[in-house]
Amino acid sequence: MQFLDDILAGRVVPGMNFNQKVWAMTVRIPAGKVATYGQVAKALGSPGAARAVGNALNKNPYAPRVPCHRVVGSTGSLTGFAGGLPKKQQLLIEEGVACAAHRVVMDRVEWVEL
DNA sequence: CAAATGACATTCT
DNA sequence: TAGAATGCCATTT
Repeated sequence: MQFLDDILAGRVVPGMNFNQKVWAMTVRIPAGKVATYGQVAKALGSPGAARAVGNALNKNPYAPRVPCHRVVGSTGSLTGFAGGLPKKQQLLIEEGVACAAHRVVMDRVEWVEL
């Protein structure tokens, strides 16, 4: 609860729990772009923890302030979403992400600079 | 402290 | 190309 500002600011600070770091990184995903669970995990220094990232986003208590809908599977598949996959796809389209039937066009991940 | 769980990723059929 | 089988990590029981 004390890292709230950092999280919403997209600031990953040592001392935060894994999930909090995940949320912080998620905030740094520019609108119109998407990142894979694996990319987020790697950015946090834990390559292979993609699955754990999914768990964190699933429990994301700061939605929609934390754009968890910008995180997709490695193939660009719209894997899971608390509010329902259709909702997730809709949000992405709103932001201008090219979607094609439960699949988004993968693009190089560009973390927002602080 | 061991076992189970899940919004993943990779590889093999 | 689609579906099943394994491996992985952090969190929750």
